[in-house]
Amino acid sequence: MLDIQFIKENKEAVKQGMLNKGEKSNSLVDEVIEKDEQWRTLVQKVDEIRTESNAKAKQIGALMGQGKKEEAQAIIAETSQLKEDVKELEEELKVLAEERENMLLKIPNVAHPSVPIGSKEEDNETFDTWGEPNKEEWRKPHWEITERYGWVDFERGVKVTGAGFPFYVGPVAQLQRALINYFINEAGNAGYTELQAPYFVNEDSARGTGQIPDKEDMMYVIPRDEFFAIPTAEVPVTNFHRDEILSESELPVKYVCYTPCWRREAGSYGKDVRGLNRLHQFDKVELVKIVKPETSYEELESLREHSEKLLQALELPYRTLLMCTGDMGFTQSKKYDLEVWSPGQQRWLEVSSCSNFESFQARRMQLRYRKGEKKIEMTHTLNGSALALPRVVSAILEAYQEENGKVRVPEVLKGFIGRDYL
RNA sequence: GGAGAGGUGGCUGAGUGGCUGAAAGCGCUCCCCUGCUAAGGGAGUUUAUAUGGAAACAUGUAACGAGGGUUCGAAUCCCUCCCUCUCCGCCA
Repeated sequence: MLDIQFIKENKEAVKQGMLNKGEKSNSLVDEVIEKDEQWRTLVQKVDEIRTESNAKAKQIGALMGQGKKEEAQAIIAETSQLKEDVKELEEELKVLAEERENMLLKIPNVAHPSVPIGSKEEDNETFDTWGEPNKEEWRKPHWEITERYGWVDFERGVKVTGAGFPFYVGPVAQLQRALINYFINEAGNAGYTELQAPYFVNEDSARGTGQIPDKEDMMYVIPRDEFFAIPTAEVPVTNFHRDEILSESELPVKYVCYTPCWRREAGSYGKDVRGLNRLHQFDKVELVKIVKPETSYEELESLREHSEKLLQALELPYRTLLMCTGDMGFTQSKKYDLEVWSPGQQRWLEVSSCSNFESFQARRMQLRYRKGEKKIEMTHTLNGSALALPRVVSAILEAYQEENGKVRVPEVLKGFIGRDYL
């Protein structure tokens, strides 16, 4: 969430920012400012009454100590009205504070000035392209390849769990594991600390990274134990330091974490969900950074470059999009998407999303650092996929297939797989 | 899952109704002393929030696992929940 102070000082920018992000109305900005004023007024009032009743309580204590019971009784009588007032006002205050908080949670992050303003996919800017998209017509989509060899078992996945929960069999399982290892190793070489995280999180964590209240329908819920299945490692890893004050010297904090990810993807259908394109469970290696505010945009660039280098090493053509305001989501201030070329489908597939959240997540989760001796400041948080597995697998299967049907192993993975063909 | 014990500041650990936002020790920071990598002395050392202030800071309020209750007044009493530890059971 945004800082109320920031909202007040940049009212028009925040309002415009909401419209840019595709919100239908921005009246919330005025409403929250008004609510905040009401809240402040009431805080003062309540504090005054509390001050008074604290003073009386102290007097009573003193008198009791001296054995002056009657005088004490007199003051106790005076406090009954105060007591009622406090109770009533505290109730009001609680409601106001909650309303104010809920409003704040519903105001999206404001995009960075470098972000193109727009509402549709077409408004995204192509930031960079690498490699030549292969247009050879004989290339088959990955689902034909995997079906021919029985490398991905969708049917049994349906039997065992449901649509979108496939089994990976033999060589593709092996390929996926190799990629995970490769990605983690590369991140390790780049100074990221490896983390293994819980796959379920509680409500506070989901709120911390912004899945709640904006996107709760994307997550699977385990109601009996009040857990959410993580939609990305971003959630547990960023929350790792929730409610902490880090020291300036430990920043930037950089983590790499491999996890499965679960997404309900309600309402998705059609060609998008064919094969491995869109699943309810998929694997991903995620990078998370916690940094000082003044460095967060440099850190975003290095994050993006790291992910791009992985695709380059795999020799997979890709393009990098700078997402427009309307296509980037509620919590981000700037986001790049990496899309790999899928030669069997003749289309781009998103395999990474690198975002800077500035202090938006940090404020929600009270993730701060001590600047210098005394000052406490919100950190900035970032994350990026490096990379999402199934679509990389698709791209590899399609790009490395030969006309005879065999699939080569990418050079950088040979050490993990131990042979030249899958 | 059963039985019991417990959750206090960066750590250890006092504190069973008012003088405790919290003793003491350790750690840490700054200063002083000391001619040497020892020792000693002094000061400081939770956070959130409101108000005032350019700021340093000052004042108020809140917080001793979380939430509720009793009371003029709660870290201290009561209730619910969460978590940790010990023993038993179960188990990869």
